[in-house]
Order: sequence, then C-alpha cells, then structure tokens
Amino acid sequence: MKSPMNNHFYDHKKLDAKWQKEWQKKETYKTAQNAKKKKMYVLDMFPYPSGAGLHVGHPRGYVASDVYARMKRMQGYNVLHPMGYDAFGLAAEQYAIKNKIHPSKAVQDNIKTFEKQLSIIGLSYDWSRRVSTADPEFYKWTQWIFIKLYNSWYDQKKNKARPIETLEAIFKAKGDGVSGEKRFTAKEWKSLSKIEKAKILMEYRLAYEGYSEVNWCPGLGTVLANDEIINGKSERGGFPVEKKQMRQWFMRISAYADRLLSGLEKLDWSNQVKTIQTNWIGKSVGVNFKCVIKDLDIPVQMYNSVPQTYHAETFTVIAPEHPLVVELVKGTEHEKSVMAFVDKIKKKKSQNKFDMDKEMDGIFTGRYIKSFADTGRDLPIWIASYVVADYGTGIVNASVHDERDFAFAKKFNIPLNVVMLPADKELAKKVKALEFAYVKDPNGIMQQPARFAGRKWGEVREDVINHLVEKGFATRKINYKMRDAIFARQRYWGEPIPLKHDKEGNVIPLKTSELPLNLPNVKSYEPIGTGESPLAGIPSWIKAGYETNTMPGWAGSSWYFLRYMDPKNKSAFASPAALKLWRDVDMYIGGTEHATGHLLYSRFWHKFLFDYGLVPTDEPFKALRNQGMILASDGRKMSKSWGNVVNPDECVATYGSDAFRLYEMFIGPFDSSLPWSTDSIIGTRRFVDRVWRLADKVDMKNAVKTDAKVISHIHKTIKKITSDIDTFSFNTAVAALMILLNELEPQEKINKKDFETFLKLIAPFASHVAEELWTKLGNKKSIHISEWPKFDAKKVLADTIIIGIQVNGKLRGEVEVEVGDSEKEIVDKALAIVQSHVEGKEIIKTIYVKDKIVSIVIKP
RNA sequence: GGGCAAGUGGCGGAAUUGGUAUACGCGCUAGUCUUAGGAACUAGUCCCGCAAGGGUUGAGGGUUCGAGUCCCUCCUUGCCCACCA
Repeated sequence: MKSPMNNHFYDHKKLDAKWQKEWQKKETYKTAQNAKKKKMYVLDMFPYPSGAGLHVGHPRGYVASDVYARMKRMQGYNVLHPMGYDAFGLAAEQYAIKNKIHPSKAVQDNIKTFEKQLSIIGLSYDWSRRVSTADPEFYKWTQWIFIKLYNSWYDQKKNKARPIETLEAIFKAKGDGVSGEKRFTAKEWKSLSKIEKAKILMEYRLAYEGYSEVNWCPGLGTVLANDEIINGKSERGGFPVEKKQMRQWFMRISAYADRLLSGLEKLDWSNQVKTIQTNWIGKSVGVNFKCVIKDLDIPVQMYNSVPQTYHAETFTVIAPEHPLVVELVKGTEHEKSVMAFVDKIKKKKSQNKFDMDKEMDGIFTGRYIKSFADTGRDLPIWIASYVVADYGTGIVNASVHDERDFAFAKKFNIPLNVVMLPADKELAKKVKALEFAYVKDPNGIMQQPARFAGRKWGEVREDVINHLVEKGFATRKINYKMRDAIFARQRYWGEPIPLKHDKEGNVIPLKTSELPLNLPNVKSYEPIGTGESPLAGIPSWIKAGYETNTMPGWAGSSWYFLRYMDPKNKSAFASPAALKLWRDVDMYIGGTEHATGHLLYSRFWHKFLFDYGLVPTDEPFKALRNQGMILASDGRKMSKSWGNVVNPDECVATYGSDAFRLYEMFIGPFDSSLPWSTDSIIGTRRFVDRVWRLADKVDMKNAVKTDAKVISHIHKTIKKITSDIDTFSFNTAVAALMILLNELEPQEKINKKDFETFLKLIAPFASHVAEELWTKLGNKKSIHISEWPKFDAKKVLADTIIIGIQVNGKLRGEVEVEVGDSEKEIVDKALAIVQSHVEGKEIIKTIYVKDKIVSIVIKP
C-alpha cells in the first residue's frame, strides 16, 4: 500500500507493533491454572523448525485456532493455547547437514526465525508454556515413557497394558498360554536361562528389540519408515531406498489395533482422517483353514478373508519368502528351479524395483495341499510373486474371484472350471444363490465370474465362517494390515534410547533417576555410513554400553500436548492436578498429512498411558479440524523450486496483520485447498480501513438511539459469527462481518455500545484494530478478555419478509408476508399477484411453506 | 486397481441442508473528488435480449408441487492407500 498513512487509514505498522508489545507486557494471553472456569484446550500441531521459513499457507491453521481460542476466551473459558517445537528428527538434521551448522545451533536459529515470523501475526499463545522436544528437560520424559513401554506387555484378556513382571509371574505359575498356543510349561520356564527368558519376554514387550527387513537408504546412511518413502525414494533428498536386515527397536502398536479402530467412533474428527486410519489399520475377519501338505504331512494354516469361495478354489499360492518353501522342494526335482526363482524375486524386491502389476510371476512346487474341509480335492501349491509373506499366514488358497489369482491361473494354465458346493445343504443353497462359482468357458477362454454383484456378501461370509468353525475345518481369525512401527533411527539428532547392553547380551533399561540420558555434544553429527548412528563412533558411549540408536521423529510429538499442561514439572511429565484440570485436547488443528503417522502414534501412546492411569482419558484429541493446503496462484504447491512462494512477512508488512489474518480466513472453506491471491488481500484491508473510519461516527455519550433494524441485524450477526466460529466456517463469518459493516456505514451516528459489540465480533479476526479502537472508546482492560456478545432473540425483529411464488415449479412473482398473516391470506395474495399465469386454469393444489415459498400447481 | 472428496460467474466462493441460485470479496466498466491515482467514494457487473421475457449450478436420466442439494449412469479433477486374497 503506497498511500500515505493519514487518519483515514489504520496505521498498521505502528499499531500492530504497539499492541503485540502491550499484550506481551501485560501477559494478556497467559493461561491460569484455574479450575473455576470451564477449561478449553485449543492446540495447533507444532512445527518442525525447518529453516526454510514460513509461507502464507503455514499460518492458516494457526490463525484459525487463534480465532477459535480468542472467541472461547471471551466466552469465559479458561483457554490453554500453547505453541512449541518438534525440534528433533530428520528434517532438522538434514537442514543442519546441508548448511554445515550443528543441529542444536541450527534448531535454535530456526526457532528464532520462526518465532519472529509468528509474532507479527499477533497470535494469542501463552508463550510461557513453550516446549521443545530437543530440550533434555522435555526428552527426559520421552525416555521415561519409552522405558515404561519397554517394561510392559499387552494383556489380551484384560485388554490393556500391564507391567512385564505380571507376565513373568504368569509364566512362572502356568507357563505359556497368553498368546493362544502353549509353547512351554511352568516347569520348562523355570529351567530356562536368564538370556532365554529375556528373549521370550522380548516377544511381548511393547517396546521391543528385533530384526527386520528395513528400508535402507544408502544416500542418507539411515533406515526410513514407510511413510518417509515416496515411490521407492526417500522423501527427503530423493535417494534410492533398498531392503536390508537390521537390528531395530519396535513399538508394538499392533497390540492396540482394535482399540485404535473402535476408538475412532466417538471422536469428532473429519471423516477423511477417520477413513484413512481405518484403512491403515485394515481389519479383516476371516478364517485360518487347517490343512496338511500331501506326502510331507506338514500341517499349515491358510488365511482367507473371503472364505465364501473356498469350495471353488483350485490351487494354492505361497509367498516366495515363506520359510516353508525350502521344505516343500527339498530333495525334489523342483528344488533347483524353485530356489533360483525365489532368489530372483527376492533380489528384485530388495532393490525396490519390483513392479507388481507387470511382473506377475510364479512357479509350481510339485506339492499339493491335501483335500481340506469338504472340498474333496487336492490343490497344487504354486509360488507366486504377488503373495505377501507377512500378512495372514503367507499362504493363500486361490479362487477365480480374485483378479490376481485369475490372471495367474490364466498365465500358467491352471484349470479353474471345477465347481463344487459345500456338503452342508443349507449353506450350499446360499452359496449357490450367489452364482459366483461358475466359470463359463464357451470358446475355450476362461471367463471371470461377476463378483459380489449386489449380494449380501458379508452376511454369507458369517454363515460360511460359522459353518467352517463348527465343523472344525478352520478357526475364526482377525487380521490387521497395520504393522508394528520401527522405533529407531541410526542418526544423531534424536532422543537417545535409554538402555544399556551388557557383555552377556542383557538389555538394561535406565532408572528414572538416571534420566535424562543426554545426547552427547559431538562435532561430527553426520551419518557414519555404516548404517550405525554417529553415537557408535563415540568411545565413551560405547564403553558405557549405551544403545546407539536414537528415537525417530515421532517420539516427542506422541505426547508433547501433555507437557503443555505443566511444562516446568521436574518430577513428572505433568502433575496429576494439571492432568485432571486440562484432561485432553478439546480442539486440535493440523493437516491431514499426519493421519497415519503422528495422529495414530499419539493415540497409541495415550491409550498406553491411560492403561496405567497416567492420563485421565482414553483418547488425546476430542475434536480435530484439518486445514486445506494453500497453493500458489498458479494452482501448484508453493515451493522454492517453482519460485512461487509467498511470504507472510511481506503480506503483513504491506497490508497489516489484521488484513492478513482476515484474508487467511476469508479465502475459502477452512478444509479446502485453495490458491493464494495476494491481490485479493486488498479487500480485507479495505474492510479494516472502513472499520477505522466508522469509529468517527461513534456517539460517545451513548445518546443516539440506534435503528431497531440495525440492532436486529447486529443480533443476527452475533448468532451467525458465534456459530460460524464454532463450526470453523470462518469464510462466511468474515462475510457476515462485512455485511454488517455495509449496514452500519450509512448510519449518521452509531451508539457507543453498539459499536463496541461490533468491535468484539471482529476482535478474534482483526485483533489489533479492535483493541486500538476499543481503547480509544475509553476501555481500560483488553477487548480480548472482555465478554463475548450474547445473542438476544428478542432484539431480532420479526420483520416482513418477501417470499417467492412458484407456478408449476417456475418462479413467477414475489409476495410480502406480514408476521400475523394466515396461510389463506398469503395464498390469496399470491394468487392475485401471479393472476396472469393462473387465469382460466384449474388449480390442482397450493403449497405454502412458512417463510419460504408459495407453490401453485395448475393444470397446464 | 481400491477408498475418500469435489465440480456453481473472469477469479476465491455463498446458498438457512429439498424452498426466490450466484451472498461476501477480488477483478472489470462508468462516474465523483483530485496537480495526479495503482488511493478513496458512488453506481453497475451470471448468460441471451432494446425490451417484455427466456435460460443457467460438469453431461444425461429419475424422484418431487419444487433439485446446486436426494437417487442412477457417465465425464473431469484433487487427495490417500496401493499385490493385505
């Protein structure tokens, strides 16, 4: 804005700074640990201090949560609205390595930049509660929770986490049996060595050590989680990723799969995130068939989540990596070719080069599954490239109804045209009714039958499962797609895992008094390339026997919201009193990109803490709102490489904080992705200026009687703004404020009280101009702790309204309706108005919807 | 391939959830004031038409007195998961 700033303009440079300073000085937004008022915890997902700085998309969620928090504060809630930094993790470390600045320094610098950028937006955070996950006083408790997880197992019977000692006690008294199968008796348990016992206990711990095939990224010299890989390349840097066996720490999140799924129901979250989590957890109900390998007499289980088709299955497929494969072909004519095939597939997969669609491949093992259930025939066992080894049992009975199985059968000429129905007559009838099992083969070409076509598939499945279980052919089995999460990074910049390994191979968790285990300050923090963490290169660290892996980026973010409740506590992650006061997050704002990461992990940790009574609620985030992404005006993502990044600092400098905040909210629906248009901010800037000028019309003596119509409009707006902010419909709230301003402007004079009400309504959005004018009206206390206007239905005039008149569905006129008018009066009036359209025609009926419409139906 | 959203003026979008489509803002046009305007203010701005009038919510069909909104088919776009049988 080039124009000179005279008194017709809001001098944003001067006044924004003035109020930001004043609020800070007076601690206007400091949260009291006060239980008298109703609590309201409004939380933003805290950012990585990445160093790239903010673009205009970042503050969108922060402004929204701020508007919400400000209204709640004015409504009399005790509002907790904090901000902090997710300072550990790959993002911060990558930045440090690239710029050759030690991560601890780089993070500090970035936080400074970040806070400077945030401060000019005028957000109402209680900065005294600021936390950083890389602060030892913080990560002491991340480590503490880790140890608690390590010292726990999941009791499926009680359906909660319990101390590992209770499991030892069970083993001691009754032997194994907690996981269904009895692998050892109590006597056998006692005869085990310490190391052997530890090994078995490790299979139950919620934080556990194990080996697994991991995503190894040579470019970064580290292991990556699945969600850090995009199309076979690392999310950061774009380096190729391959498979490698490695010692890892894991989180047994799978133990909580069912609770994570059922807990979603009662949450006030977007359907989108709920659906993503539901699919990610991937629950499926099916059966494990009890089968035997013919000639070898090896018992195997085959998982099938669509057992309706079992009688139509004519072959079996097994994953190439399955350990059984070796036994199947040992000493047979097939051994050489099969093992060569397995090696080929494994190699391809390890390089992440396997294109599943194009490279369907397989080989016959020469073995058969002995006739099982009531199928009455043996099934040839094939190795198929598309079978997933670690889902179900890794062995699948193939049916024509599955596209892959069908394509596979076609490719290898496996006959499929055999149909047999179950011996159970009732069931056979139902199954036959589905008409799915028939493969027509008119010209020697196999046809895949129509699947599922409008039938109650799930219902039949239950019948089939019950039948199979009753007859003893199979057991009911629930499977989840969700796997345990890797909880270790071979990197420097993360929380050290608080464990020691002794020479005998025992794992010794640190005691609480030994925490925090500080991250040593080293000169070289870059990956050492062997796949081990830089900590493995520190002699004193190794000598002490400390674990060299560090925690992944999501460790601190899985519980940080609890720390805000009591950020300085030295004896607990938060005091019981603080936890009781704040309980859980009432409103959480952030992007959907964390749906399968942070939002799942933090629910898991929270449920774990809940099992021990350490937090008062079973779910951490009662309500969740997701902001859409702000795109550049060209419709693409904002990024340095496109050169289309718009910086909030410039916008704020030119148009002021209030105009910027208003525009962030006005741009469109909060959850939509929208293109940014710096040109359009002028609109909200004009709004601010017009509010500023309107103040000249205020009658300080309160003597002017405001028009009843205007008062009515003010109250309608109070209602609208309140409900719009509650439902995150910020764009229509701003529009309603503009409409009210349009109404107020033509007034000669405005009553002081009414203008104050207007200022209160704009205060959550245009916080600075509202505060300045509020003060000018003579108010001593901040507008932001004043009382939110109350809607008074009595002040709303039941004014005359104009409704439409339709004749045969077409709009033909309008009629003015008075409050007391009867239906007959209105209809008669309407008929008179549209007389030319109904004259001489037979009226079939008339419909009157109160305050909405009159509809007349005539014979054409 | 599967799942979830969404298609309304030149642009961002609104529509009380089945009841006068295009609120609010940007942009544009004309005017006022000005040494000046890329400031401010006033008026206009979905399309066709001088008008009366007619048409319009991605396309087509259906339900209804009445459909942007509900149902079916298709097209397009975005996001998420992708061999989980």
